[in-house]
Amino acid sequence: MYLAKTCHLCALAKSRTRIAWGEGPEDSPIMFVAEAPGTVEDREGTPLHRLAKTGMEFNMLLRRRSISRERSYVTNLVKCHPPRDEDPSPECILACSTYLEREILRVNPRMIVAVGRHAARYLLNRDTDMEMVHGIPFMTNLPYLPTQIPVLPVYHPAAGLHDPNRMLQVQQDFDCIKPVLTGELAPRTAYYSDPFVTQEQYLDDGTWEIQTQKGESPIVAIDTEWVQGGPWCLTVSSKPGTAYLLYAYMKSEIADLDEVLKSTNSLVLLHNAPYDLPVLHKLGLYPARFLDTMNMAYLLQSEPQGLKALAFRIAGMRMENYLDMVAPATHRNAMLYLARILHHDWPTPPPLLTWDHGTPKIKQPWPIHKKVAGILRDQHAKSANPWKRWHDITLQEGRKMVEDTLGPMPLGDLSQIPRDKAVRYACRDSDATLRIYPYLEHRLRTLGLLGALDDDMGALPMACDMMETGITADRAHFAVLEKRFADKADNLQADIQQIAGWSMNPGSHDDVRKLLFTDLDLGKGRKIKRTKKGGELSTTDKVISQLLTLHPVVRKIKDYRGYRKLETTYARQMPNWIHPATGRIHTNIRLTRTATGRLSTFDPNLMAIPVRSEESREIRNGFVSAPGCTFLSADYSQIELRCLAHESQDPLMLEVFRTGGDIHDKTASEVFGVPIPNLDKYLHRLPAKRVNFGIPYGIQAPGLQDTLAADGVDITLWTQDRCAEFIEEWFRLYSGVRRWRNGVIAFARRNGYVQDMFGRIRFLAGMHAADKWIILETERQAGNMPIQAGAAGIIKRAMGALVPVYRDFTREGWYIRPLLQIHDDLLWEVEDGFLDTAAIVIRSIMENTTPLSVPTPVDPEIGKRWGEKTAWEYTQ
DNA sequence: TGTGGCGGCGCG
DNA sequence: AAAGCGCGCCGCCACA
Repeated sequence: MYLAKTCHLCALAKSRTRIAWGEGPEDSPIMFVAEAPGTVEDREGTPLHRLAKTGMEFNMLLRRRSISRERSYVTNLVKCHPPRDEDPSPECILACSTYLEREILRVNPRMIVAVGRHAARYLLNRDTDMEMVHGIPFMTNLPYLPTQIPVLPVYHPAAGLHDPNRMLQVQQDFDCIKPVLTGELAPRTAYYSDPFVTQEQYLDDGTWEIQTQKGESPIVAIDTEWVQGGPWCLTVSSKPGTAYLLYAYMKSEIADLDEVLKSTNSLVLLHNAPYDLPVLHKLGLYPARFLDTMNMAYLLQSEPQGLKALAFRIAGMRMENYLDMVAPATHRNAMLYLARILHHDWPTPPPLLTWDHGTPKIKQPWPIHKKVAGILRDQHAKSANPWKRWHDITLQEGRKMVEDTLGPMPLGDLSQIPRDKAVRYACRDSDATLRIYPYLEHRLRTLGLLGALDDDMGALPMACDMMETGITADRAHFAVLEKRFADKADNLQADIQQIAGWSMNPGSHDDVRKLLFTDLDLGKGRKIKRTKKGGELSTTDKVISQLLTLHPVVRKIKDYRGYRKLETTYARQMPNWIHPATGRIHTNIRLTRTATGRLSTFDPNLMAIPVRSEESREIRNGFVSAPGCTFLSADYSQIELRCLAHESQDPLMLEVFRTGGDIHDKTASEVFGVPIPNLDKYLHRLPAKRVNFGIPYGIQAPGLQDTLAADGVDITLWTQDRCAEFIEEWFRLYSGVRRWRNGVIAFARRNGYVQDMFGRIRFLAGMHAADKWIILETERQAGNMPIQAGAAGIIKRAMGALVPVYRDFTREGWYIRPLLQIHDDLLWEVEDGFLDTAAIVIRSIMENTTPLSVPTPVDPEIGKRWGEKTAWEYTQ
């Protein structure tokens, strides 16, 4: 075939690029269509070249699946290298597609693999969302093909290179190639196909029915819908294609349902239970047995967690988007809201100071009614979106002024759209939940993950209670702290500017870099760490700590950062999170986020409230126990190291924990050959402690040296060589740990995943990466996961065991509430007279729910404010 | 003017 | 070149 050296079909022709034509035999069974050449491909003139990282990864992906690249045809959607590796423009794709068309006709492959979003979009001939379609084969819909062939959209390996989770999906996608080729995995013939149901029956007349199978308890999916002001309905589905909607006001029907769910011992399926469970309680439904399908997807890791994507991938359902659904109502609400605005008089918004290329400008915003009139004038235009137009007005331009008076412009909701549409939308959610469940269950069962699912479901009610209870915050306390920290930071900023001699911003990395490394040249003669992406000199705390003695400004910058952080992230923000009705801060807890099974909190992230220094601990004192109550915090002691001892069965480590010795002292004494009473803090104990903490994370010599330096240990004594030697000595001492770690890594290399003691799995994409650095990084993750996940599992099981206990106490009339879980710590709020009982019971359950080879002691502490914890002693 | 990436840093 | 795992959130900066 003649391959032209030049092409003038699109704008890329003007750039001086080489054309990277496809390559491979003309009778290839598989055709790979990637996106566009990169720099290396441009130089070499072939797609996905082995000298480029992506090409190397691509070759590896094929090789590990015994797919021959030489016998495959590999090409790009766009043959020329777009400048700066930008996405190819639609014009270029369209122009260049004539070449691809000819390639497909000529090679006539048995299947096409669409590598990446652009190729998928072109080959599926529709706008695609990769999250939904990746790894699913479809029949092509290309008019010029005499017979349509399967096309498998896969994530681009390049996307996997800088996102390990994405690489997992890339690998899973490539696993599908052979099954598609052999016919084992049949392509979907239509984009929408609903394999289970031909007819949908969605009813909202107050009737409902639960399908029972003989001898088995029913499986019932339930979903709820919320409208402004409260829960609107719930929907129930126990048979694919059939769902019943009960409005919130149908109290007796809901009570009947609750009764039947209980008496039949039904398994209730919820998608995102932390959201739905409290709503169900509000509606009078208290599921005794439930599973969260979102949590199931989370445990699989390579599935999306959203119901709509899952329903499409697993059940072929095309779900409507909520915002599209309620769009007409949103439009109507917007018009009413705008009309209300016109009924008021509004002051003219004050002039705004804006910056234009460094020069200040005064901008006078339009009066608000003029803007509103403009939106109303355009309301009938095609694609008019008054809701968006309103929100395009900035807060300063007058939107804030209006919202302070009228409240925010309301979105539409299901109660405001035609009833049949709302019913269908609501019912399809529980229908979808029911339909994805068998697949998820099967996958979890195959992988042995049902136990981990039970652990998560056990802890979930406590997490819900924590979110609902919240924690009392002292507004005045935070106000005082904000002022204090802001003043300190402002003063330091002034000092720093004074020293620098220019109005630098110590919060700007660029400015700090310029001051320290250019103006003052403090970096000369020493190797300064570089930033990850930009390769700039780093100004991280570890780096500038080394420069402390060289110039007084360094200390000021360190302190400035500390105070500014306390001010902006904590003191200033916390009052904004206080719920007006409860006076408490209700954090959000996610159980479906982390790679290791830990929980996480956000908005606000109460797991990261400062504690490590005296000054920063003052933030914790802004959290106060309710009158007549005390905080009780129950901490596992060194839970991760104990997990390590249990996992590795290292004899010495087992012995230390069994005999109740101090692990840091013991380590120091053994490694240095110094009797415990003679140990020196800086010479012995601190290094031993740092290694003990670092080992579970896979620490290496440079990292150890950094942490020791931060501790103020003498660096001339602790050279990198000495650190490496010390780590080696540690591993000789605890040789069982080394053996165990090597075993875990070998397992990960063989199987592509690691497992903790509860069967929880973490898939690791990087064990066979082309890049050595990625392999090492993955090995650290592999070695760490069983420990971190094990610790998370222990506390989750304790939480599950505690749920009936504190609920019983509550029923008996005691005030006892769980407030937070912080990885190895459970924080409670308990009425004063019940403190001892609570501490005894909580400690006992936490220590004994999961017996390990070593004890897992818990140290309760108490305090009226969170920062004032003192050890709890049982006094009878 | 809002958004996303990044560096940096709070916690376990 | 990188050298400690897991999170969420801040300000800065570049971008459209």
